[in-house]
Amino acid sequence: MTEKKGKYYITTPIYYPSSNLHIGHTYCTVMADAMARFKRLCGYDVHFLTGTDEHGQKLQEAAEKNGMTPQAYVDNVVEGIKELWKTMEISYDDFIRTTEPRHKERVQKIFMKIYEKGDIYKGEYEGMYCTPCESFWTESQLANGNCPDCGRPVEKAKEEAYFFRLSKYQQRLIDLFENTPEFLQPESRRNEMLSFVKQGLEDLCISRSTFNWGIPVPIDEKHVIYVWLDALSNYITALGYPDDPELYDKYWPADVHLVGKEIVRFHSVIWPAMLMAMDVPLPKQVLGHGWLLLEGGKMSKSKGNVVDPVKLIERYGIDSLKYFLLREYTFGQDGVYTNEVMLNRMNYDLANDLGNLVSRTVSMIEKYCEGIVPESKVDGEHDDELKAIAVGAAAKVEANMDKFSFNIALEEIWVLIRRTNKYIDETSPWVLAKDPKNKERLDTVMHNLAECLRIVSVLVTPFMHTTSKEIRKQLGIWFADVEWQDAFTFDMMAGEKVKKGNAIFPRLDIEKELAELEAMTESAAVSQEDKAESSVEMENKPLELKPEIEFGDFDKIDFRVGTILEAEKHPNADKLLVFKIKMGTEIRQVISGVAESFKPEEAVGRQVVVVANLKPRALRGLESKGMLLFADNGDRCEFVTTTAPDGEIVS
RNA sequence: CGCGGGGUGGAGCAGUUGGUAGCUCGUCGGGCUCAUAACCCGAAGGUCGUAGGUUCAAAUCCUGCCCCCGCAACCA
Repeated sequence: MTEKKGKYYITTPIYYPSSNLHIGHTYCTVMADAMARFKRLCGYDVHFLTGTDEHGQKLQEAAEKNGMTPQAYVDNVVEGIKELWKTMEISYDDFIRTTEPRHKERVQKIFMKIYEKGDIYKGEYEGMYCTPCESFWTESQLANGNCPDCGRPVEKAKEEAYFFRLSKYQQRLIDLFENTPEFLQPESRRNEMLSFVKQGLEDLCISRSTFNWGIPVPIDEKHVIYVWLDALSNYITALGYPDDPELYDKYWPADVHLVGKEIVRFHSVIWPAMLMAMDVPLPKQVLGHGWLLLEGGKMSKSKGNVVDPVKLIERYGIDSLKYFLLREYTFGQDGVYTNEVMLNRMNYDLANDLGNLVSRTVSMIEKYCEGIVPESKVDGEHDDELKAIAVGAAAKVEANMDKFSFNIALEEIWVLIRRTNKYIDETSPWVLAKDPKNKERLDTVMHNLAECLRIVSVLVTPFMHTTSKEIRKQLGIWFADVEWQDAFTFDMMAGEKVKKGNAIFPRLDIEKELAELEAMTESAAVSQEDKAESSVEMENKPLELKPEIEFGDFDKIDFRVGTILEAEKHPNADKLLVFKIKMGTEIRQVISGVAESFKPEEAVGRQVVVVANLKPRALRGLESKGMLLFADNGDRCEFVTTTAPDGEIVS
């Protein structure tokens, strides 16, 4: 065995099980897995943690809708997530659920520890409150000033809550980012967070009393601990902190927290501040990866464009999918996912280059050497270059893995694979085979090919261990453990019996696969639509509306027909259009937030409905007198229009 | 002057201690037949967004401008 090199603790975020995971979650977990496997292979004592964040209002509501207890509901979803990781052969060492007793007890202890230090205090949380939903929202979460969940109006309200003195740690965080650049990578994320912290930090509300699906605040049963303190703590509660030091002493501080760019702030600002408050050492590094985007933009369930990893695995296998994810995208940057990009990758790199190389090599050894890997006998002119690349690849892979450059690490392996394919052409074994006096040279060529594939089988292990096994099976070295250091040595094989197997990556008919994947997503989208439509028709379900009003309230509003004379963009805001509206005798200026729905010139000349007696208000420096009516589907707006002449009353 | 990212041959990307512009795919031509119609070679194709500056030398450093994309703000 390789000497132990020390410990390596890597984590993924704990995922929120409010719905099934998509390929974006898979991406993050696959990267962590590849890194964990790589470090293990290199001789590190690895601890790889993943898990689920199972508290909060959303889950409580989802459970209620399904007529289940929150615990039963999350148990069910988490089962599915574990199943997915099992299918993907994710090699985590521990899976933490925030509903486990070990986590809950320790989070309460952590709370008390910070409380006793004086960094948690009771205060008042002020926010916009939606009474029917019993939820607080921040200004920025509101949809058109209303509750983003039910669309009803919200009002300012206060509730008692506990706060963490985040502001106290501002300077220490600035120092952290400035003095320890490797703490947060990539660089762009670090700049972002540095300027965020420099803007000033507010204390963080860490408890809620409007729902109860959470860990109770130990000193106040009316409150539950809110997400940050609960979820972020998982990275140390899973290790036993604070009451069971065995794993904690061994593995903390974490070497890497791998997280998506959307939660970099929590991991690089709030989490370190919490640890500072606890006098616990900080993780060595937080890495923010990019997102996989679809051509239309972000993945989202409502768009029906979520890519289901399970479907892809069923069709193409785990190793193909992992390879594609790790090879195609640059860590830290967003990448665009399309079926075509994926299929091309799989065909060119896996089927054509690697799969075909295994196939032709094993075939030739069977055909020319009775299936026995020969010894090296007579060197030829291309041998030195080939061997240098083969033996040098591992160091290049290591260097790039250290930077989380999975794509370049894999590219380096493929340099060797392509060079080996080229070597076959250069040496033309089929020509050598025609003349018995070339036998020794032919043997040497076969030996070198087997050696290169043996090295490839080692290099590829962290990324595609099943493929590695299959290659080694065909090479006749299935019995030997994979050792990373074997990738640095040539001439290890002689006398092994090779055995041709099935194509390890069958070539895909891209056109056909594209069509079938397309059909799959379409049928998924259709069935979703069906569901939505049928439920509306069958039940004649009443709409969710704002509270009823009296006629008198309605009658206070003066609607008028107006003609748009002019329209232009607000000089000082992206989403606002400034209209000049003629209503009978009067021309006035009205501003609306619809710049993303149509161009100004498209609006000119239209008859619209105006709320004419609305109290004027300045928007970004320009006065708006009234309001235009629009139909709004959330994405884009359309005018509420009429053929009546301007100035007329609408009632 | 809100914060940040980006603009490199047809497509997608790599490329900052400044020194002849690189990869994969596509296109065109050639080779080979061991192999999964795969593999190998060659060619065409780039004012490295734009205008200046520093330098013997700039995709790479500095300044202005244009365009795209996130986030924030704004959506009576």
